Amino acid sequence: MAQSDTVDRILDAAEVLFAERGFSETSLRMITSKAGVNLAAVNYHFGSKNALIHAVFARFLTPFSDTLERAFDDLEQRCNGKPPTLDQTLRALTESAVRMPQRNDRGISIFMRLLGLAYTQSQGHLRKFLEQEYSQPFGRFMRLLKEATPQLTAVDRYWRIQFMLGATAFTMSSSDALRDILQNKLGVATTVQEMVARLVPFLAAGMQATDPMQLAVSKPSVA
Amino acid sequence: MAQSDTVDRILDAAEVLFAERGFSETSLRMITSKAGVNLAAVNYHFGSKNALIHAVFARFLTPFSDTLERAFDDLEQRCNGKPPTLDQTLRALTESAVRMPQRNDRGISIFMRLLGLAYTQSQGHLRKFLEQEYSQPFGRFMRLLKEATPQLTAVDRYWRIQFMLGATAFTMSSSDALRDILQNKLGVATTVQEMVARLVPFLAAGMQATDPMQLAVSKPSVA
DNA sequence: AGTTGTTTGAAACATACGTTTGACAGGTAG
DNA sequence: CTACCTGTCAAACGTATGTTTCAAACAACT
Repeated sequence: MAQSDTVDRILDAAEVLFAERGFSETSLRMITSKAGVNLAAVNYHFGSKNALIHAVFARFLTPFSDTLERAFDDLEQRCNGKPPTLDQTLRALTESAVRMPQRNDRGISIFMRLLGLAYTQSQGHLRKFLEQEYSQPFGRFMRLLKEATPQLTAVDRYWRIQFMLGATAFTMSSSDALRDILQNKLGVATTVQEMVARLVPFLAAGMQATDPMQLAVSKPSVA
Repeated sequence: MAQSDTVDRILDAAEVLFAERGFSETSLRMITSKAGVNLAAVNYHFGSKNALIHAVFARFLTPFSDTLERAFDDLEQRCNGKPPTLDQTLRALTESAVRMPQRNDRGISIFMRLLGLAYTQSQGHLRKFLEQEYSQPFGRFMRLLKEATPQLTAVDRYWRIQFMLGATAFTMSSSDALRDILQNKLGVATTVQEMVARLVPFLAAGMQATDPMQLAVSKPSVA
């Protein structure tokens, strides 16, 4: 075969190492030696380390983006006319993520962790790449959120969406470690699906909390 | 003065650059040139780059830790006997953070961003340092959380605390960027204090959401 | 002043990084 | 067979990093 599996070996190794150690802390030499390929292969097949990072994200984000669009289509059709509820919208998102075809058990964890890193590590090129590549499903999700929370002001909604993103990205990005700790501390084994099932009500409740400024204004710091 | 201000110049520069770019992405040469000191000064005064990172955290985390302990003391005394509520506990934390003596306007932002990075960037040495240095106030906070949410199972509480940490750390770690976006998009200027005031009700509501494992269709209620 | 211990300074060190090079193998087509 | 494209390989390149060195400057004290 002309296109050997070198490209996939590199992507597999890179995705695991990036998830474990972050982008700057993972060298091309680590990746290529884990993949069992020559160092020059990365620059030959991808052009640069940044392009490899983009390729790692594109490989799982593009199918996920398609799955998500279809989930939103289904959801809006089921609601015919009426805007979907917040809970429905969140579930469409999380179930799309959890149901993505996984290469193995750790697939979903790596997926999550990478998403967390993408938001967290201030890699300018990555953010730019993701924004202009996946702006459509992201924008659609935002629109659904807006329609599901008409009671919120734009500013309130903005901040609460950030809080949601944070809780999600952070939990995802350390989901493995958190599950391990839980196993050791309380002797409870947890699946990623259960974790997500716990996350959604938390987010929905936070998103729909009573007016935050009411509390803040009525109690202006007792300095 | 024997001990010149070299140490403080380095800490000032390092704290700003770390907050802006992360740890790995900030070189000692950037720090020393911003501080206007010789490159060797870092290794002379601190020993290593990692030790400098620890010193940056210790400089604001130690006073914060003390302030927090006193805030908890006050709180428990005011409640004499009864365990403080979740809202009271969270406010004791956030108000201690916001009221820390700041060197300048950006002080609180940098403080927040660094805390976010500490959780986010998987620097093993940093996590170890923070754990063994500030385990006491952290443990006390966890104990207060437990007493404030007796209705939760240990597992539920564990996950929800992670969600809270995530929303907080993430928002903190990009608080500057998020405030800028809000300014540009909606023309609204926000202080860090307002941001925190919005965060607390979100966290409290999520923390007290109805049982996550039962299927909620819509309508999550808040306490 | 002279001595001692501390702090700075310019330069070098060893190492690791991303990237490039050029030689070489394998298959395909003319 | 020759010519050619594609992919692999070992080696090197240039640069940036954290750290070390050692002499000079400084401060404090007798």
